[in-house]
Amino acid sequence: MSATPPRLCDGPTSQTTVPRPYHHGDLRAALLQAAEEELAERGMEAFSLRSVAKRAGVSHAAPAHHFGDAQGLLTALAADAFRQFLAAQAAREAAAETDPASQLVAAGMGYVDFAIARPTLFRLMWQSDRPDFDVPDLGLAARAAFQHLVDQVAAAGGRSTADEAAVWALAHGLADLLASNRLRGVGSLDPQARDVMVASIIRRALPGA
Amino acid sequence: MSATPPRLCDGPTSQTTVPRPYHHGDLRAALLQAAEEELAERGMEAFSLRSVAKRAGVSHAAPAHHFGDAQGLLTALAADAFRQFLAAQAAREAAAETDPASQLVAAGMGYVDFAIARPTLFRLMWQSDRPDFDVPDLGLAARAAFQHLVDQVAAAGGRSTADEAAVWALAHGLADLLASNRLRGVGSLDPQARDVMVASIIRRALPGA
DNA sequence: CTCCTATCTTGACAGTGTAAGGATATGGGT
DNA sequence: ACCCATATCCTTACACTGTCAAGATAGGAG
Repeated sequence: MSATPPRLCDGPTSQTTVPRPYHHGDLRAALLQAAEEELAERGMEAFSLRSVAKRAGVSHAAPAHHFGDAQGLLTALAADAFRQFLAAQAAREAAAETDPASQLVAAGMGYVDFAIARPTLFRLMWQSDRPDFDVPDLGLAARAAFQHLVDQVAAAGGRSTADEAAVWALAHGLADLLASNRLRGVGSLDPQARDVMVASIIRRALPGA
Repeated sequence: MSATPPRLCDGPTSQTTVPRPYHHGDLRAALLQAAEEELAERGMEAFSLRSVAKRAGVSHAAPAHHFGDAQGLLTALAADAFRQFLAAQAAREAAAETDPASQLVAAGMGYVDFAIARPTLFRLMWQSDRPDFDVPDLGLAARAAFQHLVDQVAAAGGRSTADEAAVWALAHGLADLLASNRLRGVGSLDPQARDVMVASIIRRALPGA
């Protein structure tokens, strides 16, 4: 899935330009992918609906039918991101010991994993006011994502608001600074060494430590 | 040679429109303040150079002479913000005990203070790609600001990269979540109770704890 | 076959950032 | 007193953006 998929060439390529089929087939998914690529390459500031449409090989107004406006596209992209974010935490938990403390540390590591692997989406989720969190699809996904960490804290024996805040803030701060590449001392480690250090840092916030 | 604009207050307030003097006097500072107000009221997404100029009562191209372009204005605003940010930490330190651990906790609380008091500037500093950190004025101010926390960690006995990362990540995560109003359990406390809780949370990351 | 609907295109409009050049004040030199 | 050099601010213009309105196109239901 590299370049624009020239699909459905019913008509023989008689035109000088590659004949673009009128109906894309799965434009919605293609636009979401193009949007993430645009964000990664050109940044949130330079993000433009028209660039996304051009990248998907489609007219500048085509996204409107699927997402309404630019905010709608970014809202849908952020909702998908929160679901992947939760999946990253679940992946760490599945590979960890089953005791509550280990599960909590694993969730935090998944939180950080996602921020390092998909910094563009992480910034869209937490550091942009363009997605509309009042849209149920995004609001529910977001609440589910960080409620998960709160639940893990409670399971690990956390009782106070301070316990929740400490774990969340530490995981979030690590993730944020790493996604922005501002923690060179940690971010430049190889993955294994980084895992060890991240785990040891997250453990500092554990309730009753 | 077009429709001559109503200008030039030779007579004192004789015109119906408020006579705008051709030379503002301190347009640069006025633009910085207007920019912060615009950001606070309408958000980073809706930020526009023209709106800032209109708020300062000046033509849409007047900012160019002082800041070059929109990025230049936001860069200058961010640089000022980092200096105020550092001042907030210094204020807390001056009011704290002089032992290294107390000074470190005080710095972290100043970090959080600023995020709560000026969330708009905090987000500009850490969550926007519009300021240009390659401009020396901003780059130096930013490095000085977070280097300060690292120095405090070392003074308090921190030896490892993990110590630095833990303290910075915890303070930054707290500040970020509070600036975005996502830690209701902490953010809704009265200032004194919040201070106590923030201090207790930051202490968890202290080296050797 | 006809018609309906979803999808995509084209064309238009207001608003934006920025560059180029003109207008205006301030102050220093004569 | 006059004149001009400079900094400051304005006007105009252009390319680009998001969004709306209306038309074109495909695929399927009847």
